[in-house]
Amino acid sequence: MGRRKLEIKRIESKSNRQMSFCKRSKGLMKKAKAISILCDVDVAVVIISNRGKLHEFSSTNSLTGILQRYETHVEAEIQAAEHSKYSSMTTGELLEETERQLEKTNADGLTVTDLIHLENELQTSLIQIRARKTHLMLESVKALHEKEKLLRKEKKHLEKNRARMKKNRKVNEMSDLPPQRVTLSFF
Amino acid sequence: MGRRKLEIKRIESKSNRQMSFCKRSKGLMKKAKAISILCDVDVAVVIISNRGKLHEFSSTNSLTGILQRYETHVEAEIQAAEHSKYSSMTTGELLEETERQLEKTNADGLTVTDLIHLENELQTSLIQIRARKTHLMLESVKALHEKEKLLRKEKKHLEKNRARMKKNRKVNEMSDLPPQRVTLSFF
DNA sequence: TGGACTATGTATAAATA
DNA sequence: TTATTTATACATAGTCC
Repeated sequence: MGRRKLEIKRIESKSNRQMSFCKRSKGLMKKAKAISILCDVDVAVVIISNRGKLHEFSSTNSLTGILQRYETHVEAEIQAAEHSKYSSMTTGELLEETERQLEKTNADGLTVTDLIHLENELQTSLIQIRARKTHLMLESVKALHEKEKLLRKEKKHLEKNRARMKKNRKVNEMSDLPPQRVTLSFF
Repeated sequence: MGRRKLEIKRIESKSNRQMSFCKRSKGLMKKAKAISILCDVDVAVVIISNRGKLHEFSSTNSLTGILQRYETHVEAEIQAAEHSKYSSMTTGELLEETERQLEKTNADGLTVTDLIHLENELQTSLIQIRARKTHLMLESVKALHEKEKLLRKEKKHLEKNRARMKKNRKVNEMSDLPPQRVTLSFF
């Protein structure tokens, strides 16, 4: 959308392509943000430039949340597809076949059942880890607050001490001076 | 971009919000496609509407490719940031280590940093596991499709055979009839 | 519900600094 | 390189059907 109409095909000039990417990726992220706010939806955008650099936008804190929901959707679709496409089989045939498929080991030696189990375990661990992390971070913050208080107190004391020492030094300097100098200094 | 300037905040009117979502999501996908072609980059967009419906665009055949590369990036960043004993572990070892770590609740050895790292590793494993699971389930579906085709063929054959047998039975019945009945039947 | 219209706001290609 | 400017193309909010 500039001085002239642009055909949608790879921009051959490297510098133009780079500039276009810079502008358009910003624009895309802005629009993604706008739709997420205006329409109250979750949006994730991932761009991987040809130099391998990653650019991302996510309406929530982390992409992973949205991506997990994407995975869930895919799984649901698969199940829906299974349901509709194989309605011609009898229930018995379908069950047998599904079980056979599920138990058939793959290259990793892990069945879908194994994977689901593993997934659950990982999920549980993740939740525990996150709870523990949050707890520790809260404690850290508390501890830091305490530390801060102590430091403030110390600082106050030090300032008081310094003020006192300064005063004392002045007095000492005066008393350390030779009498004649002291006398002179009075004139 | 319309008759008037629009403030970027949730559109309260439901119908307006819905219409805006429809237009803007189309626009977003179009722009995503444009940048992917013009600038020769991989782009993935996932939108989950508040009613839970999924909309997506991906410059490659499947989102998973881009998302895996996203995960790879995240992992690479983590590994670049801090070298850890965890990153070289398999999922199983990771789980074991996590459980071991969680058991010694009082130990001071487990810092927040450790926990964040563990969390990231678990997250990565979880995503890998889910991708693998999805992949396997897709394969199952494919296999079931093949099976369905075969079953349909068999069914067809069986129906043909049954039709032929029926016909043969009729012919036999006819030939069993007395000659005068047969003759009459022609008028 | 789903286009089609159109006035207006936005995005951006190219030029410039 | 990155920022600013300008001229245009593009997107879309409100509207009608």
